[in-house]
Amino acid sequence: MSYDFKKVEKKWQEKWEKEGTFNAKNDFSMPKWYGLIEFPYPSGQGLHVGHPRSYTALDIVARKKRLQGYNVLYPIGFDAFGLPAENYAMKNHIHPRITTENNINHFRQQLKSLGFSFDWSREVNTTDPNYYKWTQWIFIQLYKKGLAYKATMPINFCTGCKVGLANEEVVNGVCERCGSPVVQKEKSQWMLKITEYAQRLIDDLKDVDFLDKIKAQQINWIGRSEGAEVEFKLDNVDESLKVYTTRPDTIFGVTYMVIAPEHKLIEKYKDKIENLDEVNEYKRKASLKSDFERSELNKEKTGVEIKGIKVINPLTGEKVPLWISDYVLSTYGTGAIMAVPCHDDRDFEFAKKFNLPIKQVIAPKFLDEKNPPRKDAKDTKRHVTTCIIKHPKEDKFLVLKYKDREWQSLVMGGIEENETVIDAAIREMTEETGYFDVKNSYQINATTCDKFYAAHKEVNREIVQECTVIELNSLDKKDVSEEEENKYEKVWVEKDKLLDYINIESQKFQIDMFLNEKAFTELDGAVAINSDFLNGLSAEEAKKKATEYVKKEGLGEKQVNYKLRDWVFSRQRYWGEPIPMVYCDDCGWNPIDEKELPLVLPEIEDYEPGENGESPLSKKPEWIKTKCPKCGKDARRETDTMPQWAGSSWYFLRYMDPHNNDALASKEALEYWSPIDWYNGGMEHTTLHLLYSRFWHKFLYDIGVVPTKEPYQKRTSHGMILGGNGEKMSKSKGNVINPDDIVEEFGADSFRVYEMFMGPFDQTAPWSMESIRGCSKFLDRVWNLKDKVVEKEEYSPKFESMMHKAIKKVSEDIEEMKFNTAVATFMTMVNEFSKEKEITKGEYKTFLILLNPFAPHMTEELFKEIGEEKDISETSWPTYDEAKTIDDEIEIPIQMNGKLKTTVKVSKDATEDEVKEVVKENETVKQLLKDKTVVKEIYVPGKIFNIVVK
RNA sequence: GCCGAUGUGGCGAAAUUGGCAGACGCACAUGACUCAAAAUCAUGCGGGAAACCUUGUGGGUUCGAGUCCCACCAUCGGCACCA
Repeated sequence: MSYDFKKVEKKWQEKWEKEGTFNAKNDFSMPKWYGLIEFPYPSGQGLHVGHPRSYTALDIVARKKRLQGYNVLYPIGFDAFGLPAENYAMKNHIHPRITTENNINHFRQQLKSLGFSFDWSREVNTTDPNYYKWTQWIFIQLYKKGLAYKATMPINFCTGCKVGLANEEVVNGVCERCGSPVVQKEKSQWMLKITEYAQRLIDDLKDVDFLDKIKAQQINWIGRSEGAEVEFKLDNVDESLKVYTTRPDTIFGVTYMVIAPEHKLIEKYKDKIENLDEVNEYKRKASLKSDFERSELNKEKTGVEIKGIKVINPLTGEKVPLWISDYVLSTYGTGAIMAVPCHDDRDFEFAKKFNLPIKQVIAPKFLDEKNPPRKDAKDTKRHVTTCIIKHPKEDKFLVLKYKDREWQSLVMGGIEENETVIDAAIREMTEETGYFDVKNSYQINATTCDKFYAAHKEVNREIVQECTVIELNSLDKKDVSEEEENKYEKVWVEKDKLLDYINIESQKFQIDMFLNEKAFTELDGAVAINSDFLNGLSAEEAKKKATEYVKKEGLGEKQVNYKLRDWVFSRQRYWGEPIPMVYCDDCGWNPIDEKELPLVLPEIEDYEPGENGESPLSKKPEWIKTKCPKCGKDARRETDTMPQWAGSSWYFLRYMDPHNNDALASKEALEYWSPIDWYNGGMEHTTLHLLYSRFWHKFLYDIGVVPTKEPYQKRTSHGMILGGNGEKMSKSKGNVINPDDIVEEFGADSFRVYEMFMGPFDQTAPWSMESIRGCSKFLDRVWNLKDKVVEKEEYSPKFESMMHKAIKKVSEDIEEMKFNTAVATFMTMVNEFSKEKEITKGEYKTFLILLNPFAPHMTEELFKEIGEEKDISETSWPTYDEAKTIDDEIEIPIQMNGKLKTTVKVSKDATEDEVKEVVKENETVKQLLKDKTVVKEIYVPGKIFNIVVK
């Protein structure tokens, strides 16, 4: 009889549901395993094929762990607050609660049809007051510890919908829904101080097992940088400007200062500013720009000099101009910077545009690898200049090709005392080449530092090499000494060949700087120059020394900064958890009494936001009106709600004890189930959800609620499933695959096996209808094997090692997320079984148990077909004997000079001499060795035999 | 620009971590069954007539490199004026 997946899958799903087969046990003495997948947002579109990829993977692990004797918690729930339901309500006047409930029912049915072994008795729903009671409770604890505060922050405001938008809803500066421009609007918002945990969020990553790319992205997002805060005194005013810099080693190179348009200095010293109107106009324009315009549309730098205020460089005493520009962000550091155009790309661009001076204070250091400085030799210094000499008519430059050595070099020579660099350059040029008729000459910021051992003088040389550009007026010449004339050939090289022609590293650098004007930002192997007491120090040492100096002088100190900002926690929306805060004119903000939780979201008729983007709840005066929890006078409730990230920041704790009315979960449950052993989810949640939930967890740890510092011991990410055309699935592209259709056509087992087989779990993979058919065919062959089963519990000699190998391979693959190769192992086994007339019941049973986590319905049914009384879910995971995974006879490849020639068969415990004997007797080897001499023989036991011949 | 990943047959991909490149599947081809097709089963399937050549390109280390090192190219993902 052929396999009727519809009937069988339904049968087992009903049995599992009725019996609660997969519910976690409240037996805290058992070893536990807690697997978690990201609970879905129940959207109107239903389940996406991406969901089952993650759910199947951990379902496989969960099912295996249960068979291995663990008490497994594999829960599911719904993250049901959020925008789509609210938008739908605005349009169709259906309460979000109703749409949400319908969607959840649809999701639940879809998930059950795939046979996941979720513990449905622990299902949570973030919109359930019994759930969000605890979300609100956590918020109040945060408030009590000073981690929740109100601040005025700019939000994205859609001018069309009159509503605050999340960043994700702003696309190219306009509203995702209506296309109206989005502006920044100042709004008083609840904020959470995640920045207080920034360092711990980085440090504690070392204790958890997250994929490296996940750790890297988190660290990146937090964006720690080390530097110094330095005060620059203003000229003629008793005030200083504080800046943050990561390059205190470059303070000598500061040529101007910049403050952000929002910087308060302007308001404070407006009397001093000579061009106040101009400055205010710039400020006004900047404030009109959205963040998007500031960064994307406006790559070209803008700014205005603040005339009348000069800033004093604390290290040089030099007075430098102060500018206002929006390339400096008010929200990072101190909102002001010291500009070092020579060593910062942005400052360089700005200086070029406004013609501000550029001063080099860091130089690259070049070590001659063939002649490294010697410890026993004396250090000497030289000061030289190189000359980039331009042809009067053509776009060519002069290079000296030395006759006595391999140098192809610019004209160069020492700078004498009392001589300027340019004078020295022209003198050297004339001495070496005779040219003297100069049209133009100038020095460029391309000084280098060369260090090497000069053998002819037996000293170490340190050469500071400046770079001068000389444009010739004519090729008129003076006489050159014969010695100079014979030393080298003079070659005019075209501009674009110059870099390749020169063969001295430091000069290559100089030419690169000359041809492509840019900032020199390298730190590695760079040294300070033109920097007084820092001269000669490596950039790293200079950083340290400059910071020490500044600190000693009381001008600043070491400082760590983070890119991470505090979390804007309010939404001017209806469909979210009400923020449980009350404002009283006398007592200010206070949380409601915890006994009053949950603060239930009231019913409303009108979901539209107010004219100025107020929350829809602000139109419900009878709800707003309340008593001050502190003094009892009339007071009003907060009308903003929490963001969707709130409910998902702790849901995994509720699963541990979902029906508890006295705490978010009992101490015992938290102690037993924490931490989550394995959490899998999308890469898109790496920076927000993962960071937010880790932050809340750390806070809960600090106040003694949870027992672990980190919520998730292990975090992995699955790759996205693309449409058949290799593009992201989307309605508009018409490449969306509906899981229901797949289950209908092929059944849940085929669907599950295919999603695991399609490719490496953590990489994106395109959907293929042909391949799923292949998986379906594979399961049919598994089904048909039952007719070959003979009553015998042992493995037959033919299959013994294959069985042990397979148990090992599949067990390991599941732990390492290599589900695709586990499926390949099953397929290979079926191929082998199919070749035989009969297979033993023992072999088939082991095979079915191994396959069960992947294809749970069919394997359970087959277990019954072959007459087993127990369900697979009541049996245990097979074990293997390492010794039996090795074949008695092994094939050894024979290589000659590393190239495969033939193979020989030897016993698994053959000695090296025995193997050698077999190899020597091999006909192919004899033939090949005929006219060759054996130089060497390499035998890697059990692996390979390589003969090196001449 | 910065961070990360990936590059292997016509396609999705394997490769015990330095040891027989292409397991397994798809597609394709041939054969069996069939009046025929589908399904199923069997066989073949990187290139080349061969010696040999083949893991994005070019170097290197090694008896031996898809795997390690250096330089580059391409594609994808994330961040992006963060001083």
